[in-house]
Amino acid sequence: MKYDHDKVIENATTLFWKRGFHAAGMRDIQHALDMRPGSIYARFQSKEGLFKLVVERYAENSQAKLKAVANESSPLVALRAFFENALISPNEQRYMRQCLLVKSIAELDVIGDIAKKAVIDSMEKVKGCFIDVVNAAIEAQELPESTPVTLAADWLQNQFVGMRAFALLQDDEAPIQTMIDKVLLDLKGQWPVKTNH
Amino acid sequence: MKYDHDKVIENATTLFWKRGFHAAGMRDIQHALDMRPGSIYARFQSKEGLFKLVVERYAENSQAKLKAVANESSPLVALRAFFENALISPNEQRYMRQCLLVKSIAELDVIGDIAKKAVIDSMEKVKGCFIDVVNAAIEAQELPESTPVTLAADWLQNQFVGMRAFALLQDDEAPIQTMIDKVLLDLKGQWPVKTNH
DNA sequence: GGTTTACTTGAACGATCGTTCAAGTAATAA
DNA sequence: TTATTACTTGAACGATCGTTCAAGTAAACC
Repeated sequence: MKYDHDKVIENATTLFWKRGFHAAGMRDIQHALDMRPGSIYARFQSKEGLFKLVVERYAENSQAKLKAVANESSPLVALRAFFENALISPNEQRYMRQCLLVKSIAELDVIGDIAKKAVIDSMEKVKGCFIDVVNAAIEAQELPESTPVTLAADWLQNQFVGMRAFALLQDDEAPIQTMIDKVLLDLKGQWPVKTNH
Repeated sequence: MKYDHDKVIENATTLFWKRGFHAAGMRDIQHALDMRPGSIYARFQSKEGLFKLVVERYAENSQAKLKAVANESSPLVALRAFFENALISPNEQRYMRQCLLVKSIAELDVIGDIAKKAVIDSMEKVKGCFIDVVNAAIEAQELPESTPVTLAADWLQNQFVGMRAFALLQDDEAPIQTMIDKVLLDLKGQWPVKTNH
């Protein structure tokens, strides 16, 4: 049987997503990938090398989803669907509610420099996609021209981070929906003017 | 020399805050606490037992701070100061920008049941304090009577979580200040009405 | 002063960690 | 058919993990 790279990375993603970098042991990885240590090291150099690939693929996936949101005729409606999809998942996939990138940020100082760089770079790239979404929403006249684009993008990413931690602990769907409603209200709401604090 | 419990827990807190539960090894702990393994186990039963105490003390500290915020004559001004204090710290204490509770949520499935319970319970208690803050702000007429209290408290905690991840990656103070401004605007802004989604 | 009690010490335990590598396998090239 | 290449295997390595415990220390009590 041929080696299926996509499937292997996907399995690794699931494991790291559930357990985090440190708690996912090489033996767990060997089992999840159905590969022996030698093969894993021949292909990925190290546990950290594998993790780097996982993070990058995860971020690419998020970017693709956000680009799709930006290309919808109603970006804000699509954004809501994006949020719902990420925040509401059946119980057996609850681990997915936590953003793998955010989870990795919690481990940032203990995952090695290569992985750390991959995480930070990925966060930056995803933020770029949030900028596209905000711009698209302005273009579609769903947001006022005056919306401060980069600020709103940072802010949106924040909201996403906060809500994912929130959703992880919530049993019911309703509070999550309400929180999404609030985000969409605030997105259209007032923005602070820059001052010298 | 006498055993100083507060100091020991404080040192343990610093270590877990910097490294997380898993990456903080028993030898790191022994060094940080200046205690030998036997003493540590006699006093705390296990690494998890120590972590539980750390989480609980951390949460009590957060609660005390929020209670103080609620008791100020201007709760919202105090709330801003609370945010600034938590989100802006000198570079050598950058690890403190991340909330220890949120960091622990990322490890929730791999820290054991006792520690897990301590983290979730602590989150709940802190949320209770956010409710007090919102109520106090209403009482002080800084927020409208119509503010949905429990929703606003959940939301505030969310904002706190999101911003702490944000602040961790920010080099400058200004974007953090702007984000705090936005939170205080949104707090006074519109709230979603409950609907059936 | 002797006994009890509370606490501390650090060597050592078995388990598991990430990683290596000599040996084996299967497909391709010559 | 043989040689070369690409890839896989799994036993084993040294390091570190969380934890235990017999022995030691020091203060408290009778």
